[in-house]
Amino acid sequence: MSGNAQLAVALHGLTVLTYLGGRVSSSKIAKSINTNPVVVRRVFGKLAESGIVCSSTGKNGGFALAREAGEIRVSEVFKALETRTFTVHSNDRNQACMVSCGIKPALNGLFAEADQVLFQEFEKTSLADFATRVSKLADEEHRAVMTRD
Amino acid sequence: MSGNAQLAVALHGLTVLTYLGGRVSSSKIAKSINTNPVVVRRVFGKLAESGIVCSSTGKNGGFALAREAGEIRVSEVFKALETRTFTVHSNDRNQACMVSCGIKPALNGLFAEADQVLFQEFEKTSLADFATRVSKLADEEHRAVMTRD
DNA sequence: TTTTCTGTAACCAACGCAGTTACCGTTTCG
DNA sequence: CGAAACGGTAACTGCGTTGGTTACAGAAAA
Repeated sequence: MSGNAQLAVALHGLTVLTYLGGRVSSSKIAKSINTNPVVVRRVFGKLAESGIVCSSTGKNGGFALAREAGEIRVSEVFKALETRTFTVHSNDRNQACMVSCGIKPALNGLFAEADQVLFQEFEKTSLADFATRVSKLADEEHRAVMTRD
Repeated sequence: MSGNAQLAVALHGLTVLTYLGGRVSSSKIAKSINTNPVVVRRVFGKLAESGIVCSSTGKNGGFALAREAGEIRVSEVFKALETRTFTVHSNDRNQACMVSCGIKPALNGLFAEADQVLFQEFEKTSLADFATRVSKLADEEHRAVMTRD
């Protein structure tokens, strides 16, 4: 449990939605991830705010993809979670030092570009693409288990 | 103070080294960052292991760039710190669920590609480039302070 | 009206990280 | 030689983030 696993949880849950189709309850999603339903609801709450999924309360409620899986990009999910990838140290600046005065805007610029590049990378992959990869790798995983002595 | 600020601390300290030249003590670097010398030594210890800086103990000791600032890339610094950008959730898999079985290798692949892209982005900038940016931004910062009413 | 959902608050435990103190070994310099 | 000035490291603290959990209110379907 180091770092932020919310993107992993989100993609896991969304892949479940992609495969099952229609409404799926947080409890069902949680069983696949092996976690608590509230954890799923926390993450999927953000996804709902960003229009990636729809939620409905009440009996037979749950979450559903707001669009087709081919129309949802990993970059959207990434952005929805507002994962902080880099952090600028929050120490006060030493006014006697030139470096100390210019470092923060410089770091902010560098990190902003890096975030932009990450976003572009994630833009390449749709949820449908990712789900396909998951199933292929699940097959390989399964075969590996079968042939193990 | 959320996330990992070690990359920020490293780049800050390295920029100080670039400007001052020669050996600089952890105590002096720490004053620019406004932090404790041990924090600097922890980060610079990793940089020394990766051959980015040299350290020498004893009187008049300290840290110095191992190469010219133009020959050191931010990507090297990034790699030296082994900052974990993304995390795969560590929950056990639900063997009854196909998604649960294939998700981890799929996420590992996705995140590895993302890390690769980040590395390539950081490869574009040398320490000398970065230091130049810092000084320009320090000037602007200074001017902003001067004209403030 | 009962059941089954989400939404949310509240709390706990685990973890990572910055900060700090302290001490050892090493190197320079008087 | 001995004092002074370094880095390396261990140990401890405090704080913030996060995941897990329980509990409960409100909503919707049966």
